[in-house]
Amino acid sequence: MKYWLMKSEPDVFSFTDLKSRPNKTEPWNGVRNYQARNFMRDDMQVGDLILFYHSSCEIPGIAGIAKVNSMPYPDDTQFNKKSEYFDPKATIENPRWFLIDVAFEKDLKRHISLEELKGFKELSDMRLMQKGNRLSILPVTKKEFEFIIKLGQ
DNA sequence: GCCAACGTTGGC
DNA sequence: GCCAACGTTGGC
Repeated sequence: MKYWLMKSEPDVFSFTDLKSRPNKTEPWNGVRNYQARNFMRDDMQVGDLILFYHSSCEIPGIAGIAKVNSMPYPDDTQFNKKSEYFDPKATIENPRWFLIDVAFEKDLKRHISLEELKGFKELSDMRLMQKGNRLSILPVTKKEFEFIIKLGQ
C-alpha cells in the first residue's frame, strides 16, 4: 500500500465533482508529464490512498481522500484529435500516456490548507512543501499521510 | 497578474 | 548532446 498526493484545479475538477460522479470514480486523464505518468503506470496499485489536493485556487489544500481504482491503462485522450490532450506522437500500438482511475474514498471533516500544512515540522520534508515543485502527482509517506488524516478528523 | 521554477523543444 | 527559448505550473 502506497500513498499519493494528486493535484486538481477545483474549477476544472474538484473533490466534490469526483464524489458526484455516478460511480464516484474518474479516469485521471490529461497528465502530460513523464514523471507523473510513471508514478501512475509503474508505481500505483489498486487501493493506494490519495490526498486529493486543490491547486490554483483561492485556498490551496487537501480537499479529501481518494483511492486508486484501476490498473494503469492508456489515456484515450492522446488519440483524440479533437482533445486538448491529443498527442500526435502516440499510437494505439505504442501509447505514450497512461492513467489510472481515481475514486472517492472518504471526506475529511474540513479542508486542510497548504498554509496550515506548512506550519507542521512533521511535514517539512513533503515534496509538496518544496519550492518550485510543479509535479501534479507526488508520493507521500505513510507518516505524512496519517498525520494529515488526523488533522482532518 | 506576476514571476520563479523547471520541463520540453529544437537548432546546431 | 548542449543549451537557449519557450511554455506551463501554481503560490502569492
